[in-house]
Amino acid sequence: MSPRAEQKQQTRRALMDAARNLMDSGRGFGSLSLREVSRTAGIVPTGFYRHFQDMDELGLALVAEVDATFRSTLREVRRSQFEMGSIIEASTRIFLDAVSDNRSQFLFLAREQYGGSQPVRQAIGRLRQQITDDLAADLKLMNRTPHLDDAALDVVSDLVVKTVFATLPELIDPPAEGLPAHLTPEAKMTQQLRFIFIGAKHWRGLGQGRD
Amino acid sequence: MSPRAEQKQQTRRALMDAARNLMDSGRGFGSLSLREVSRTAGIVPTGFYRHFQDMDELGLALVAEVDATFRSTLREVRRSQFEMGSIIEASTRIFLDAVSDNRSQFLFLAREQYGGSQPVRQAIGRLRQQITDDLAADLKLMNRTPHLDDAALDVVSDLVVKTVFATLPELIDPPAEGLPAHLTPEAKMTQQLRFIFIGAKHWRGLGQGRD
DNA sequence: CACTTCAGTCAACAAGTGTTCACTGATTGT
DNA sequence: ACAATCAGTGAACACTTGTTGACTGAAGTG
Repeated sequence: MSPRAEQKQQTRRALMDAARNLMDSGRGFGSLSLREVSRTAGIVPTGFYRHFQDMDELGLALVAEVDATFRSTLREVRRSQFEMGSIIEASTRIFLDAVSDNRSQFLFLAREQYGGSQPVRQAIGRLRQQITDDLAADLKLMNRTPHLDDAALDVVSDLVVKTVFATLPELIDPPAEGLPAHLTPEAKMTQQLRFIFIGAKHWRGLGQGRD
Repeated sequence: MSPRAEQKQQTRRALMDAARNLMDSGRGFGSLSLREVSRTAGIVPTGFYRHFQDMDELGLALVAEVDATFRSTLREVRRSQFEMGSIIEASTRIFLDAVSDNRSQFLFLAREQYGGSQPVRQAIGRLRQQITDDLAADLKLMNRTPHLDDAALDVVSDLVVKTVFATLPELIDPPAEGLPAHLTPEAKMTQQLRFIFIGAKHWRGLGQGRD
């Protein structure tokens, strides 16, 4: 790439970093101003417009960014399925590593999944739906729960993705140190996913007794 | 109560309503300004200070408000447990009714659970933790899953509450009309909770085979 | 080499922000 | 009846905001 365009993308990244970093102190993306993001990125407010038309467009770029890292992580998870041992545990570990390696990206995802402006929230909704669909397709392919029809698999996938997305804030907020072993994020999330999959395995239709 | 204090609480409620209603269009609480909340409530900006020291204090009042309705709903749910039929289904229906009866309160809860300012988020965290603890105590008392130790019950409760909180946005965003029967919010949430409890019932410790 | 492109700058604007202070006037307690 | 209280007003402040238009000067192109 030409040095010119390279410098431009560097500034663009500076803007995205600035926005993500400004959210570290608990702010929502919607409460960030164009000026303070530009200031933090080290450029003058008007320079912002060379990269994004408005803050919403920056938000969509941030969604696209975390989308890419998320999908790359899921590819790695999928690759690990053919190895030995507990699939859930291995997948969880890979995922948690990805989260801590890209903390601010997942912080943005966690914070804005239900709090952001309409276009941002819709984009995150699509991202999440695609992940859910991919998971459902995978589960169908693995055929570990043949007694579940496609509709049930959709519901299970939705629950799994919901659990992962809803766990994100715990994984990010504190570095988490010195708490009981069964409450370490990895252990807790692993066990919760296990509950879900055990439930799926033993599901026998609607008439299987009192709940 | 004296007419004076009554009028004051009416204005206070107007401020809280204004804040909640302003969030209807997708805004986060953190992006609301003191002036526009006051304006919407029909008072002058300086009048705001007669009720709250700043926007954060308003936010905490909104948390307390939804806390009260949430707990009252859970009391009703607990009462219904002694009747016949599926506990999960009955509980879900009661909860969903409460959500649609107090839409804007739960909208605030859903939006700000991970997006709000630090004091608001912490208050919501405490609210959620108390609900989780109550549920764990209930499950222990019901003794339907005697093979689960206290730690496991904590993890199950956390998962259930996590699921309910993470489902809130779907329950609020659209009125939801004319979609497949197995995807109606009530049906989906019921089945997902069922998966979890079936998983808890069939949990046999860590060595129960591949996942 | 001239000449175009364009990332980032600078100055200026109308508008909105949080907070202050002194005020008004109906509701209070005495 | 009188004085005190206090919910809500109004004007003013110093500041930040988004967006405009004309600019500079280094990198790209012929």
